[in-house]
Amino acid sequence: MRDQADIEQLSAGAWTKRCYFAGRALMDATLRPYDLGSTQWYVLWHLANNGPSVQRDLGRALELERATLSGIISTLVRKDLVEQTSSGEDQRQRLLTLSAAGEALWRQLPDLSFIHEAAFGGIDEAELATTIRVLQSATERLQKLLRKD
Amino acid sequence: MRDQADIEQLSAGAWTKRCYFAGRALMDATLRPYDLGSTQWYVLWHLANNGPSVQRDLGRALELERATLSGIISTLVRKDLVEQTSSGEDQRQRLLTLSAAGEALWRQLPDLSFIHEAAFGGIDEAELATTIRVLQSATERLQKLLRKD
DNA sequence: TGACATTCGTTCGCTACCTTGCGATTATCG
DNA sequence: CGATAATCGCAAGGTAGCGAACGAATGTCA
Repeated sequence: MRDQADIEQLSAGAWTKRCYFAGRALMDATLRPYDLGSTQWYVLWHLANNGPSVQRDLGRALELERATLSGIISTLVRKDLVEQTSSGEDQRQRLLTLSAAGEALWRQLPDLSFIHEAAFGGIDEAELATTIRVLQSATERLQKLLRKD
Repeated sequence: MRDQADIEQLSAGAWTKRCYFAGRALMDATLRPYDLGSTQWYVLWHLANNGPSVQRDLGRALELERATLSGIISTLVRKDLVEQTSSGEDQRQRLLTLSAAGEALWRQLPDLSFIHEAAFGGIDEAELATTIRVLQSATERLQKLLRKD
């Protein structure tokens, strides 16, 4: 969030933001032909790899608020990619399952790991480890401040 | 985007996302009492520090699409914080200026630099520099891929 | 058991990001 | 000069995030 002149002097926070958006944009662009958003992809990914899941657990795994996930799920249900049934035991919970169409779509989706490879492939292991450590520490410190309020 | 069990093994990309959202959440929480969103704050910040600006230039400085900025500005105009006039010269352009109310609000807003300080303060200079370099490189590589399409 | 608290999913209203497509204006070049 | 191209802002429609408030279901405890 600076003028382009001093692009070299951006802060760590600014680069974090730019990097996140660049990755997100590439993911969105890759998924657009399949009419899928990035978070919709994460839901399919989780269901495809972990099997049926209760909505609450999925929300925790993907770190999404209930309200956010509720909208995503209803979109996926409308597209017939996911089935949402009430899960016997606890009548408040909803069980999510990939539909046949959802499984079929999942099989034809491209592998997105090229994005992470493009971003961080070939970077020195130690530098990558440092980056992860710094970002993890920053995240934890910010979350601690958030909880204080 | 993993289960909580293996939170320690998140990738660099995942930590970038988490860190960005944590900072954004803290910013939003701090600005909420003033009924300002984070991007609205960036607009006020730019106008307060760089003086009146043409909408096109502001969009480039903040890296926002024209359509996105258009909505933000109309919100700020509705709140009487920003004035949008047609800038004599080029009749397509709009000149943005902080209103009196906007300047008054800006003066009473808290300093947000504590967020960056909380996240990255006290971290070893060399490690911070490495982090910035890795994120910058990843961003540029992703953007190059994006332009290819 | 019955009152109260908690959890789960939804809806509503908001911010903020995108693409597409439009009209108006301005720049360019044959 | 005039046709064409480029630029600027806006509107519409979609995705994705949030908080607040609500009903239904479930837990808890006096």
